[in-house]
Amino acid sequence: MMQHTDNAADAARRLLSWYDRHHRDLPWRISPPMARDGVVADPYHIWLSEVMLQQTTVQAVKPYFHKFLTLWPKVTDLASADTEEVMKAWAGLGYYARARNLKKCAEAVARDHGGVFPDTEEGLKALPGIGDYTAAAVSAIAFNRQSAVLDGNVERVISRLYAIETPLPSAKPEMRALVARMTPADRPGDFAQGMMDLGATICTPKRPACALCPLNADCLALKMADPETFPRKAAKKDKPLRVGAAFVASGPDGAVYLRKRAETGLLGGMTEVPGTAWTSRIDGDNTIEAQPFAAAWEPCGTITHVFTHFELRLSVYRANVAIRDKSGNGWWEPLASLEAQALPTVMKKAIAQAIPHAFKAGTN
DNA sequence: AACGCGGGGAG
DNA sequence: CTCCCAGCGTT
Repeated sequence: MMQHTDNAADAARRLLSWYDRHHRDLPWRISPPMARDGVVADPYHIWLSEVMLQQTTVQAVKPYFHKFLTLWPKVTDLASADTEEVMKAWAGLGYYARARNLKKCAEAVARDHGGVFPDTEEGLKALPGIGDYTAAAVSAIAFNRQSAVLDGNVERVISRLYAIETPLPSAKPEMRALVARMTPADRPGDFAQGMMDLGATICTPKRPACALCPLNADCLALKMADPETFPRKAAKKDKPLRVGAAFVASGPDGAVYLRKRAETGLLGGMTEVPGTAWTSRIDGDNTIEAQPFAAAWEPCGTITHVFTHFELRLSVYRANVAIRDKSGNGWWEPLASLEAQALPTVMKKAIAQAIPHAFKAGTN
């Protein structure tokens, strides 16, 4: 008589075997041979990488990961760092609330946990910036706990493996349960990383390489339909256009007038050049009012930038002033140190439009 | 449950 | 162009 085999457990074994042979080599990762010898990654490294990787590609994260570890080798170093320095180091990576929460989380770990990360999902999830995914990922990867890790990659793999018709995000609880059933007690961290590597390299959004997939024998989407049509997703809304004006002032020595944005909301806590509010239509009065001080402002073209939920078109104005105005809340930043400021990409674009030589190519 | 929140690479 | 990326916090 045929021995009954658990499909999920068998699939997990094949996934781990594939991971042993085809895993990616990443800066924060312990290689499978070492992991099997019981070597575990530094929770600080795993946490830092996971926060940076939220909605962000591996390639974009790598240089920032190295920069942060150089500046702040231990979580206690990050906890005692100046928040403004953290924002400067994060500039360009996006989703800046992550940087604010990163700092708060480091402070909480240092203050409330003696500088040691909690080793359970519940303990981790109580910290700022750590949600379902990151808590499970750190728990599994850094503490070898049997946590169900569900990110965008795993959602795609699971949705195809089980041909889940429920659209995202409604399908997440169902998917999480299936991942939990599949996650092995042995090497749960490598299993989680293997599922994510599979989603990133084989079970891709477009043209998945099903012939190379270790799970192709189990995949219902491959068997019944077109894997590429999974996961099902709710229709997304279109992006409105917003417009505004930005003012780039150069002092007699080339210094640029900057100011700080509000702590919360869009680009919260980051640095900017003065400008109008960003609205659905141009308001001439606003364009006058938003000037930080009286000067011979001259138009120098427009720049476009796409945010998550709207597209922005900024009219850029520049002025060369003989005397530094000191009446406002801003400051005059020397051209040489402009690159090191907490300037989001849209602001760098605006400054570069007014002062083409402001940023050297290849830096940062 | 829906929305706000960056930036960049792949196809 | 469109899609989507090791999602989280707020409402």
